[in-house]
Amino acid sequence: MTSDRIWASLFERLKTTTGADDKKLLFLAALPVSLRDFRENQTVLRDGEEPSECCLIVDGFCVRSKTIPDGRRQILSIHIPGDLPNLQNLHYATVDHDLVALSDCTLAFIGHRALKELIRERPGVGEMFWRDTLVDAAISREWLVNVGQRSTYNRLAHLIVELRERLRLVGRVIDNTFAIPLTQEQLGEAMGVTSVHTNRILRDLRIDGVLELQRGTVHILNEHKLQELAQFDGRYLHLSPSS
Amino acid sequence: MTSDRIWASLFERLKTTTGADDKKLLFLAALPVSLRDFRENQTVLRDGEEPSECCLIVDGFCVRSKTIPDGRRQILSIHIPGDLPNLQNLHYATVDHDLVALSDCTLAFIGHRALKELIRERPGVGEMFWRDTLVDAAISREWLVNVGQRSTYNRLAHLIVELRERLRLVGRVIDNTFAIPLTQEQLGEAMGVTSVHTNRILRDLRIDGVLELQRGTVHILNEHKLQELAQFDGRYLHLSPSS
DNA sequence: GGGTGATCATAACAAATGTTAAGTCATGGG
DNA sequence: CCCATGACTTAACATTTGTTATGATCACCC
Repeated sequence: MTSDRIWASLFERLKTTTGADDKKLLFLAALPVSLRDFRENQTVLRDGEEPSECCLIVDGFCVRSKTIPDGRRQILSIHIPGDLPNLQNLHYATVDHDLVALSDCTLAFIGHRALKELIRERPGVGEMFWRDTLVDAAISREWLVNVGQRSTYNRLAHLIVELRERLRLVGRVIDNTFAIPLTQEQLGEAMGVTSVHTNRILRDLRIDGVLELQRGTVHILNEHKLQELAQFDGRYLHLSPSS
Repeated sequence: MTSDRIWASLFERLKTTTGADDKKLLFLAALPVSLRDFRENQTVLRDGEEPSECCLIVDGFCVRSKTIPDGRRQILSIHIPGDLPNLQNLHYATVDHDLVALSDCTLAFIGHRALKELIRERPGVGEMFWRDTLVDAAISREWLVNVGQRSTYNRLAHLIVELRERLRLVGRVIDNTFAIPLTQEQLGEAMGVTSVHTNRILRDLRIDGVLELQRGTVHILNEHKLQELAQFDGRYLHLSPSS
């Protein structure tokens, strides 16, 4: 795979969110990476590990998740191409959750040492990544609002709109149709409800003509209704460098 | 107020979590700050603002919260002395939630400009703060698990144990008794349930001899039962510099 | 020292969500 | 081609949680 394809999604995103110039990005592209493929459901990082690399999602979907002693599992975030789901391990050793491939995935691993060196030489790169982790935190807080306060019906609409906005940034939305390769059980784990209830809500959304979800692909049927349900205010994504 | 008292809680925490040496902390203590007092329920930062300072909680409790259009409110985090609840605004302009004083509070405001200068001169200080925001994010993820997967009964136990661990770090736990100055309605907003239901759960915990909450003060009655309910694994707080 | 408003407490009932169970539908492997 | 498997779908029923309402209690102010 060419270096271009490895970095493309991340660079697209960073250009929009931080206004990064090509020079800064060239330093990144010069970092040594090692590519590794993962299959659907394969664990990338396990709770308790102490990785010596950060990973960049080149292609495919991953989730962070946490399993509590009684076996229940919460999906903490959905990660898409261009995401750096464990940048935090640059500053503390232990992963405190799992990172699992949702679909077949290609990941690029970047050694902490090389990354830290680059950041030391180019503080601007560090600021960019710091910001990235801060937006990641803002997304977690919005998920907390979603799970804590919105009805499951609205909650699912919000989750889908957020994912669409993020996918759009990296060119993964075509004809208002995009991938969300979660099973109903996994969607439930992201929303804090059971798979049975997720099924009910999906049925309602289908019957109400809002959207359809088939084999991991979302089709929006009524954009206006969807917006109304999601009450989506994307400011928390901080898409513009100045916000 | 002396500079010592202003920085005491933050320094205590940073020494434990990052192993920061006195030298690094002296640079911090040299930063110009402006003190401001807030009364109970006063808003410190409002959703949408673009502050030019970060604030340090010197004394008292604050919460971050987010209100959705239908009026429901989610408390995103509880902040205690030593916390820096809006460090994120160093790297993006807009606050995407409210910051509200839970009790009468003293806050120290530190200008972005001075802070950024210090970080440029002392990258180690920047790394320490970056880490701090990463732990803040890890706490948000744990709250997501709490709200999404634990029963309300266990959820409240977990919230209380987490708060106790964090308060202990800054010397605010005496005789296993500590402050949690949230009304039942606010506790409900933190857990994603109504105040009526919060009241039910508190009654159950009282009847079961686990703990009592009176006028904002927690008394642990049965430590063993509390642990059992909370299933608390504090690794996500990353209290040790090496984890 | 009596009003006033917030908070706490509790009950009855309604609505949302979980549990269990069963059957259907796709898909890939032998 | 058929079987095995996982995912999806639905229903009946149980449990949790929300809603609404009503008093009780507490803190504070005039």
